[in-house]
Amino acid sequence: MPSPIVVQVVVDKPLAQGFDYLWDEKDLGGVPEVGTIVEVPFGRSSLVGLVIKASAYSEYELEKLKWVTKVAPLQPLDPAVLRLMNFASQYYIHALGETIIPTIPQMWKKSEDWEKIPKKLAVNEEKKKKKTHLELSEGFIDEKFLNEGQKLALDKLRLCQTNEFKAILLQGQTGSGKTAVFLNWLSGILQDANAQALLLVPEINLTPQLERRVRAYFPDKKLVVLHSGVSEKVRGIAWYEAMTGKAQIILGTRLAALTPIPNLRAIVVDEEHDPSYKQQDGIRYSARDLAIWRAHDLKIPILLASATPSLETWMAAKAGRYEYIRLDQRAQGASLPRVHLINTRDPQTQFSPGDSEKPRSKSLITKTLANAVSQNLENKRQSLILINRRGYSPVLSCGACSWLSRCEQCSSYMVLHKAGALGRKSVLSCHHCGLVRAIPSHCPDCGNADLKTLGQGTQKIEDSIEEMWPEARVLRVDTDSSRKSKGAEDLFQAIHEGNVDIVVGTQMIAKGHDYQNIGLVAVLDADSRLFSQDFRAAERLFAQLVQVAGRAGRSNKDGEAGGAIYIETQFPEAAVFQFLLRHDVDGFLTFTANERKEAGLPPFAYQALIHAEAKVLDKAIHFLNGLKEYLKTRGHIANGLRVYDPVPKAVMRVAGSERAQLLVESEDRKNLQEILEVMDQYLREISQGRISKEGRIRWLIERDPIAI
DNA sequence: AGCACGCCGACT
DNA sequence: GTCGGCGTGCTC
Repeated sequence: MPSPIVVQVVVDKPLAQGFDYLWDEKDLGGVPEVGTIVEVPFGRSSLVGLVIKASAYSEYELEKLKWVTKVAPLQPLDPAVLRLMNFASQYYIHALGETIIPTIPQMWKKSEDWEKIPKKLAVNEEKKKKKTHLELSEGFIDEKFLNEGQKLALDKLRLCQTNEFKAILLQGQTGSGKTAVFLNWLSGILQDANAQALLLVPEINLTPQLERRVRAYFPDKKLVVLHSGVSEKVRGIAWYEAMTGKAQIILGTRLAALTPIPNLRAIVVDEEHDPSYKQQDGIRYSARDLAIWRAHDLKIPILLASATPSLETWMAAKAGRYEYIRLDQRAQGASLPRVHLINTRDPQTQFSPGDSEKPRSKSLITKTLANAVSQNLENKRQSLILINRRGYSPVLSCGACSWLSRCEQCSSYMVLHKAGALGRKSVLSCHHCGLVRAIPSHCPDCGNADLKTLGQGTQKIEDSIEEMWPEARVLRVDTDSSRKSKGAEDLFQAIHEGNVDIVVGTQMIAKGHDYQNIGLVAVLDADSRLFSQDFRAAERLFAQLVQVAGRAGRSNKDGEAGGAIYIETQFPEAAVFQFLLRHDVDGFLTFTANERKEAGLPPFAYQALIHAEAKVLDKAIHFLNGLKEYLKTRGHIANGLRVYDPVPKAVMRVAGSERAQLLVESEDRKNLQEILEVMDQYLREISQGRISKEGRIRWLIERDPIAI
């Protein structure tokens, strides 16, 4: 009897272990290889999994082993990406199968269709040949047309070795031409025909502009785009082309960070500070951090670009751990926008009862801002007005009693949406659970017919603007309006073509778009993001304000002065605003670093959150207290490790379940890793999957949370 | 996670 | 008498 071939397979289940199967060489056509996608019987069904080990032995009883039933028509995932997956699984305390399998596109997980794949790929090849190359060379800037600063930055970049790990921070103001610098850098690295490069961006679905621009730089390279907006079929092929080395440039959002790229030679993370690099469900990884690990593992350079670097990255650059390249000259010579802080507590900024332009209803738009917008209209330039609240009004209230439009399922309020946004009728909608309710005609508590709106969202501001500037062409851009008009692209197009005078919208309008004729940007609700329980609120607000400010006066055609940004606030003396006033990014980061150091917060400490979700809050808290107690009695709380008390989450109740969290903190990364492993092991013991046996608490460990 | 097995209450 | 509640255990 010859010795059997045994393979260990991981599947997409919250099970820490792998499962052993027998491998029939004749039936499956060859010997097994680590990284192969296979179909295996599992329980009474069958699953697609990944081979992580091949040997002649099994810890399990041999006679109980089942056979691998099918092999995907695909080469194995390369060892480097498996190392990355392994690291991610350990670091983020997530089962290996649950880490790997979700990164494989659906096309390769439908084992019943595996036979058809070779034909599909052939058809795709044919189609490509027929397609003629008619690509626009939009935004291409040849090296010789770079400005002095850009040339200098590029020279410095090229001094970096390409065969060893190097993290490089490229810090430069919006409009300083960072993109042109790193694309020229990449084109050098990609001169090797086999080389592949990974370019990560925060939200590409909002920026097809960038895709066109990258294409323009690499007309004869194969580019694939990977993000959640790409259809399953296209994504399956793009992923295949990346993992087989056929594609040289992989452009994508955070999910692209986990794509197998066997000949990866360089990584760029654009807008490296952007919070959307952090995955917020399933395995809660940071694509930026994984990209850095990947570059380190592969001994290749990684470039992190931002106008407002994250504190982590900036400090690493300051300390010399990262190469630090600055780019402070605005590319087309456009000047920095003027920053105006409007103190809303100052009566002079407000409309007085006698003012003729005063809007009928109370509006967040102050007199000072209104005058600036009028002036900007006269100058025939566009205005962007930002308010980070969708809908008409964030809450409906009763004028006679204390009734408020609370959500039945969540501990939050239902937002009033006027007709047209979410449907043909006006409704109340919960932004946390999606519940939609008709607007009551009378107060449900006291029967009073006089229901009032409290606060203002994009819709209401849109109304005020239409009232205040009846001749102006007004456009609202938020997830509601872009859903209605099949994607935001049409809306952005309208802005680009100059068919709009005033744009009202959420943060969405500020992301990555190069508008040409914005003379004024206004931020109406800055304070709401200034005082948040989250210690990173100010850092995020600062980055957003710098970003939106960058939208103003990007180009200065006819030698016109750049634009202006107006921020309405009750606290103009706050540090965030003061540093913004002086365009002092480094000052702000220095200030923030000192604050964090004194408080012992990241990046001076490492954190993890244990989330718990139950029917009632008490159970979730009790569960977390139990966990803390376990750690204490086992003597695990030592060496500068801090385990806080469990607390209810900011939005405690969502869709009928109540949530709490436990914060764990340590100055030592290894220390934190150890305790998380202890916790994971303990929690697994008392749970089935991710739900505790006693009390049915759903739990999750999150490493490096970005919001507490 | 899913899913079957298994042991106790209100229904045709 | 049975349908079905969800507690418990298993998946190679």
